[in-house]
Amino acid sequence: MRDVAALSGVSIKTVSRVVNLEPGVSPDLTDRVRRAAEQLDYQPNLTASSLRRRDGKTGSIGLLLENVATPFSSALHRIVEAIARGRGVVVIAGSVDEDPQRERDLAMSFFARRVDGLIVMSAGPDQSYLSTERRSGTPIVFIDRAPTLLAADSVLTDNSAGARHAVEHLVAHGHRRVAFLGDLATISTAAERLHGYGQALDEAAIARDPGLVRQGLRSSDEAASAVGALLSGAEPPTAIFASQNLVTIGAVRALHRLGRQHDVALVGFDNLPLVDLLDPGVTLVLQDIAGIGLAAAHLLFRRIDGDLTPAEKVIIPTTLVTRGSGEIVGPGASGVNALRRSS
Amino acid sequence: MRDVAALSGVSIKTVSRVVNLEPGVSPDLTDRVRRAAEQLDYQPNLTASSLRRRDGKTGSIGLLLENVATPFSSALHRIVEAIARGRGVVVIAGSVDEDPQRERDLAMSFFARRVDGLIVMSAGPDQSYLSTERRSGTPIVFIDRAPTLLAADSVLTDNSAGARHAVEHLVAHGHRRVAFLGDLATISTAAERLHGYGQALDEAAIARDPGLVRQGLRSSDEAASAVGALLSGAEPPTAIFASQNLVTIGAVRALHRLGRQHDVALVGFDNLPLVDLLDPGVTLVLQDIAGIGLAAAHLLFRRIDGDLTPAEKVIIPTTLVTRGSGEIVGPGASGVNALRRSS
DNA sequence: CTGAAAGCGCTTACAG
DNA sequence: CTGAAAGCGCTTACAG
Repeated sequence: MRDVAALSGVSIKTVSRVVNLEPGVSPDLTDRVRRAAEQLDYQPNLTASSLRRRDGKTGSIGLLLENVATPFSSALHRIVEAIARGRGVVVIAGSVDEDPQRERDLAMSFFARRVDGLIVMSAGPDQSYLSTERRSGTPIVFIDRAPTLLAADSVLTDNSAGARHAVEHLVAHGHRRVAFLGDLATISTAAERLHGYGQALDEAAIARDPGLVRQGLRSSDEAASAVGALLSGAEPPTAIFASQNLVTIGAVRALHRLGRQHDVALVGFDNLPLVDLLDPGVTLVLQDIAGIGLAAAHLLFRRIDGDLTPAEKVIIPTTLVTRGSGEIVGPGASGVNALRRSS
Repeated sequence: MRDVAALSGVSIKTVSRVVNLEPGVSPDLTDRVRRAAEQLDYQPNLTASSLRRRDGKTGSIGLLLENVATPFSSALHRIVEAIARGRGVVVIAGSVDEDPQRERDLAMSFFARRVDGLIVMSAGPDQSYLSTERRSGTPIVFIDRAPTLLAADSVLTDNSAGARHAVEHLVAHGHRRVAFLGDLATISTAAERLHGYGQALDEAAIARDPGLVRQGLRSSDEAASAVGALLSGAEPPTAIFASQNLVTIGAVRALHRLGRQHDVALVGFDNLPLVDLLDPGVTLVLQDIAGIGLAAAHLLFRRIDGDLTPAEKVIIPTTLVTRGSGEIVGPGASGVNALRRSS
């Protein structure tokens, strides 16, 4: 900028005016500055400008995801990016990998770069490490997982209702022995889904059987093993609720491998490509990823724009998509369900 | 930092020394500064530090992807992030969406934030807009798609060899009418795959039939329609090479819908989850995404560290994974292949 | 309409 | 071992 000012024979302030399209510069000078800038390949430096500017905005936001490469995280990333781009804001994303330390390190690294706001899919049981930054004015929106300590904005899927509907669906098809497959019990969404599973059993007056609940499944292979163990047990389930993406993949794979896919009912959670082509198609509880991402991004930018109203908690509903695997009838089927069985 | 200096009764420079772990500060002062920093919730400002620092590094790199939400792009993102994290560097990613203007805008937006380097999966036919920035010293590595004008570092899949192997595989199974389904002809990878397809036909002395080539397919639905049209034509193909991810999904879906999945051979490109459970499993050409990402990230950081050796071009091979759909034999099968047919 | 001075939060290049 | 001065590239808050 100094060089441009020198070459065009004006002050640095006038160059700043031209670059920032501020009004009130004579056409003559504007032109001279423009030409000098082009000749010198002048590139504005946003980090310097944000350092001095009154609002201190860097035009960047942070996005902490479970893992940028998973379908759920990357779809959220896409939505947030689209909203941010509309405002000329750039997204710095990071993978937390269910590691609270990494979450903290990434957040600090983003704050050191002065992001204007942060969207967090938290791994940790405790988000209090964010409170200092929040107090100093950086807006933070929690996504997918509720913060345990901080009273803050959050956008969450209605996990317990989604899980409850899935299990109600299985019960309505005559199942009384429904297994639950879940991710780490420490992840709030996993806990909520287990809660919904329990609610559905209670409603149907089905006694809970701890032997049918498998948690802590961290990969599709672990989920597949769990299915194998459950089905070869003394009192096997007749239906399975796989409460997460990778877990569903493992369950599908195990059922196919054992040749039980037409025999054991299955409802999964989260979308999977191509499952409509499997035999049977896989019935899934779908999250509204676009809805979550849009709500979170809009909320964050409202806060960045200065909205100081009390923290909001947005709950996004799920949808059950029936494709066959969840409609396999169980031993308790009767009435309408028995009819379906013969169709 | 000024406040910390005031509170601890030392100069700003001494605070800087403590914060940056520079040696040569007395334990007494170190301690006083530490306590003052904690009391004031001091957060270092990396953007200010990089503005003044001699090397000017911001500890951030840019990553231009086709679309952060696609499996290919997001897997690359993950690898690049992992390498960057090891150096305390943050990744700013953006989706180009096959739009050259958007690519340019994103790149400029990253440069304005003074990224230390850039990895680009380019959409445009012309990357000359990057030459100014390159000349001014910002390392740029092209990934997945070769730059047309700029002589620069690049890490690419061996697309034509991958496609050639796929088609050779189909020809070896007795097919002489092999259809090619491809993305936009303007995308270099799509063009290279078409080239490999042509090479394989030439090798086998099979005349090319333009009626078997469908390009510009931008979605799985478009690919599915193309398959429908091809199969209902006068001289339908007996095998299909689907040269891209979404295109493969569309082809699989169309074959299943038409009940032709056991009849028409198919080899796809790029990985798809769960395809091993389909009947038949889908034979795929796999790219080594981790290999591409690692090579690109390492190359970029070498350049950032000052390596000025001539530009490198890294070619990463593909792997053909046979799962059934590509081994359906065609009318020209004989010998070993005929045996396979009856097995 | 234009510009000189001060300063954002930090590091450099010194001097002591 | 410690600090005062200058300056990174820019914007603010003025004065003319």
